[in-house]
Amino acid sequence: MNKTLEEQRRQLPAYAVRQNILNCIQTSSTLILIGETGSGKSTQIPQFILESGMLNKGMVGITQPRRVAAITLSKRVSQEKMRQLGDVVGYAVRFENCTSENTKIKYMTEGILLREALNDRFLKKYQYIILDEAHERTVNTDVLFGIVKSIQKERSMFRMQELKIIIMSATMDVDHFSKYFNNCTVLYMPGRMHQVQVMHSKHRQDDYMFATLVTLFEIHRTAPLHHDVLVFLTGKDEIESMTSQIRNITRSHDLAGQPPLRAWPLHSALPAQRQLEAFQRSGENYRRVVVATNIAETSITLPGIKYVIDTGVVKTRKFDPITGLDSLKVTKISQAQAWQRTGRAGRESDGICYRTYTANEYDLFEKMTKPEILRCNLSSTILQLLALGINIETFDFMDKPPRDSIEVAFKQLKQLGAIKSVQNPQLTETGHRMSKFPIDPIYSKIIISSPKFECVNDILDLVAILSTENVYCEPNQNNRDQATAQHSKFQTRYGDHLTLLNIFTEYKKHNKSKQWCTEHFLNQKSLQYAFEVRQQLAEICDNVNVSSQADSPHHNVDQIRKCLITGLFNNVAELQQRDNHYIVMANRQRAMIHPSSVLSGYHANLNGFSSSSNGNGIISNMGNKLKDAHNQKANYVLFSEIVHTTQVYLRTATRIEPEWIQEVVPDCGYASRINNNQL
DNA sequence: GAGCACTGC
Repeated sequence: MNKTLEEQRRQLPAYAVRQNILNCIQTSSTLILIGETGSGKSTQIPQFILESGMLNKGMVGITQPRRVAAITLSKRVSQEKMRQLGDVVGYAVRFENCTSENTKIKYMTEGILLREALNDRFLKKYQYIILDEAHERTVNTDVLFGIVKSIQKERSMFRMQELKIIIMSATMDVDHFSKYFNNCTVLYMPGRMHQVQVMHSKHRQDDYMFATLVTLFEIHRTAPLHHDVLVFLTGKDEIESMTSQIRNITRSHDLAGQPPLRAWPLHSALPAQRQLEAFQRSGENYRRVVVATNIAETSITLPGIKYVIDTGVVKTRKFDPITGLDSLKVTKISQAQAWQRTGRAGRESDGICYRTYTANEYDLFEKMTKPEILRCNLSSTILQLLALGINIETFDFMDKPPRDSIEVAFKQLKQLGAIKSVQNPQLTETGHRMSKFPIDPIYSKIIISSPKFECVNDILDLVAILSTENVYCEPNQNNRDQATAQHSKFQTRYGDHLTLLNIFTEYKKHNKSKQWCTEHFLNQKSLQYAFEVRQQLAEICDNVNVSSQADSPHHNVDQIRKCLITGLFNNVAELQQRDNHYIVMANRQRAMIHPSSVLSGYHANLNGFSSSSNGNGIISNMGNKLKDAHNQKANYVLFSEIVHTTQVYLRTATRIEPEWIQEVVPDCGYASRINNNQL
């Protein structure tokens, strides 16, 4: 058993260049290592360092963009070393630290290393830091680039132990990377394990859904039984439409002599159980086709895939600093992404990738995916950098974010009271406390304000549940009404925030029961995650003196909503009676309330519980006296998110009273405008 | 009438 593990190790491409790699690591302080999936770089390089005796003090730290990867890699490597997980080889991710004094190789998420840097300015624990999957260019990867580079320099300046940096990546813009790391050595490792043949469409396709269907049934007609197919589409709607079309075609056409074709959807909104169904083959005599979003590009690896159909599109989120608007739009993938998708056909054996776009179109794709740091809201990242004592103006970004993004982030941090001024972005006392929370500054501000509103516990519940997505379970077609009925039990006319708070409160009251979740069509995994976030936030509260001692013994819905305004004051919108649209007060942006919101008007059937706010129980609808007034659309709402999809939508919205703005944030810039318009 | 994917000692 162990012998085979060792044999497997020796067969990896990384093993063949072992000595070469070690020589390079020894002679250079920074090394870029390029190797494709299957080369064994993530599991082998840390072991090579350990076995070579080059590790004399400290650890090898190796970062991953995703939790699951950090955990599975450390499991694999501890097996290969024949040691218990958490001994010589361990991992650390949010909520879980599986390391010990003996740990020499530590796998972790990028976020963990960033948080560690906050408490250990020079990351003294580490002699080697390996940043893996660097080509993905997540915000955290980019921030870590700058941080480890500067720590390396400082450690050498102060004559501390040298920090060795290894950047590992699949394909990437080598020149750009090497230049940034002072023209360091670049080492290429032998290619992937299996061949994938790429077939481009001969002609331009107007309808990639149709092209996908044609390609799929051609594969189905000709390929051997167990050759499964993976299709990349952009979102839930497309995936549902595709799987139902596949079912209809297989049902209505005579596919005599062919094995059945079964389609499985795969996207993040599905509960864990249904994601597993797509992963596992449940029988022998059919062909499986998995229709997925880009979740199957990196996060989930499906076994048995021989064919990939790549539509060349993806849904991406982009932040516009001028309008403050997030947009979620279908865009063309990059060439690097196309190859990532192609590789999914060659995980276990040779495969084929069909691209429903022409070779010409491919040539016009961007070479690399734009780094996330260039297209996201930076307030959280900048608060963290400031807490590290970093000057943003001089920070050595590999790709510097746009001026507007940085300015908008400073402005927001100033408004939240986290920095002294935009010109002098020094952290205030509040800013220091805010930076301790691993959440968006808007919400850390709300938590810090909560003792004043005597609702610390409710706010912690609320922030915890807001940090998870997909609280509601996707019902099937046949139990949609049932799910709606169950969900409506939690709804209140106050809006979505207090509805979510109800769900979380009830979840805890029912001892986090799995069965209770199933009965109420709620996602147990998400609620459990929220529970753990809640615990973590409460611990941090203790450390930064946010005390719940003064908390009101009952839910005080007005105080909770006022407290939310202390962070979300820029997210307040006013109803335009004229056309039933909302206008965001801070920037005059026109928007609609998202149809999924309790306040959208599509949820007329708000049952609630019978009495009004009853002790620590569920927050129900308002008393009958007020009820009629509140059946109308809310005149003022506060929202968590504004996203441009098919329209500009406010998501997760709560009804507020206009006079609260003057009371809570008199300096917000639009308070007077509200008062003048009132009554 | 409708949400890509990640992450945080």
